[in-house]
Amino acid sequence: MNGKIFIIEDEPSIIQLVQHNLEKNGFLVSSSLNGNDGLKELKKFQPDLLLLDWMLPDLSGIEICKNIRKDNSIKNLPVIMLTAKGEEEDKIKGLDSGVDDYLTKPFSFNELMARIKAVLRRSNPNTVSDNLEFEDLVLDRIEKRVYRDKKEIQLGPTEFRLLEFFLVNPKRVYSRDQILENVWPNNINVESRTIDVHIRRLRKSINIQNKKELIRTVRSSGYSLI
Amino acid sequence: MNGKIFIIEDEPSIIQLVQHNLEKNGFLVSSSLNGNDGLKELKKFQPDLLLLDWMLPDLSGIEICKNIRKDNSIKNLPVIMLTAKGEEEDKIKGLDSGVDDYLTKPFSFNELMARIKAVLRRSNPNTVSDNLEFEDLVLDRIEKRVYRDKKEIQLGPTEFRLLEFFLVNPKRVYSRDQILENVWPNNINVESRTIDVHIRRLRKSINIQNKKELIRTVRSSGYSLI
DNA sequence: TTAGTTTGTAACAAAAATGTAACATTTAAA
DNA sequence: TTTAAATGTTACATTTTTGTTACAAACTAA
Repeated sequence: MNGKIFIIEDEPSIIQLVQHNLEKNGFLVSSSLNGNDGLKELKKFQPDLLLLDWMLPDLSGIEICKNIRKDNSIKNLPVIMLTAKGEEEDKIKGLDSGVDDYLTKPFSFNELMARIKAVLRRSNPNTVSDNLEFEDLVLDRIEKRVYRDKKEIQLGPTEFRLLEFFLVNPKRVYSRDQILENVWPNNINVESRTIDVHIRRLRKSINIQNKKELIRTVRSSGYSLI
Repeated sequence: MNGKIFIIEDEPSIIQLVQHNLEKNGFLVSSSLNGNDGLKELKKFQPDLLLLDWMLPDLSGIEICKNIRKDNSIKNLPVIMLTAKGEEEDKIKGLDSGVDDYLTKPFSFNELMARIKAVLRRSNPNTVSDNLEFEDLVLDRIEKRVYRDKKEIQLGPTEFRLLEFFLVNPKRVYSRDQILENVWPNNINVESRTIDVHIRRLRKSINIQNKKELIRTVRSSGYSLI
């Protein structure tokens, strides 16, 4: 997944949360805390999608939207509007401001992600790919397949999830705790050594002759792709 | 599915959305943002069907329609009219402008597709094929028949729906939950193991000697065609 | 260097997922 | 009604996956 997303939202905690998660998913993210700055930075950033809060300190979401539709350089920018409960949702949705989708706060990140994908898929199909790639490694989330050097590799379920996790931020080093949290089902307790064993299994699976090792061990810290 | 569809609609986001999805479904699509241009390009493009917005900046949908009916070269072109909510739907539909069908915005793409198929089926039966195909497997939705390697195969109702579901996105892996949601009638509760059994029955039915297995098991994830 | 820590590896047993057949119940057809 | 077809469920066999352990190897710091 790749693509640029801009956020205009006056609540810093929401920005932080969303931005962090989007980046984890491979998006490039920038943001503004108010409408006027947002409109300016928007044009510089040239995003593929805009997350827009309905209530802002200066301009309303609708006004920003209208501004965007008038501006030829960003006329077709897809917009997902964030509205707080109680903001008379029906009224808002009724207004034809050219918004592509709406999301009512509070929302889960998964919801948001689903909407983003849907919107991007129709506006800019190339932006959304459910393939994760790194060097000659390709992981297809839809078909649940993994290829190295174009040749398919068979992975067990945990190996698959493990690799998927690493591929989101390939070069980042993850501690065993982080890996556990993200790759294993919640609340399940396994020894930290278990990870080592699965790393070993994954290594065995994705290694092919004459090709360099893809998983790096960072002593006393964890593992990463490399 | 094949055939040419022309769109006259002044909202670029709708055009983009509809066009992309129609193309994904095998149609050839062209469009105009206003009525006058639309009428000209229409004649060049020679579509099998026209999607026509009711409210346009210059001509109204009705006027365009009248123009078309007067023009011998495109006299019988089927038209689906798109109307926004609040445009006094009843009044519009009452007018005998020779429109074949109406659709009120906002509409889902599935709705639109269903209407398009219906209209095309009666105007130009050869344009619409409701066959799903994958490798040597053919599923005919109209006649409810399935063929493998040109020879007909008998499937039970659930087997048929199951196969139909897989054939829409053949290589995609679906979880048991997803299969349940899409293949079984809503709100019906069946054990997840039930799916396995039906998969097994489907496999038995569609397998023929010396041919590779068509259903892939992805352990701990689900099933897909392959 | 040496001792202590960390990691790689293989083996094994336990647990989980899946394939298969059989059976009872429901539904549809004749 | 009678008969056949379709369906959901269960039980059991088989395969795959998983966690853990034990030991070897590699690394680090003094």
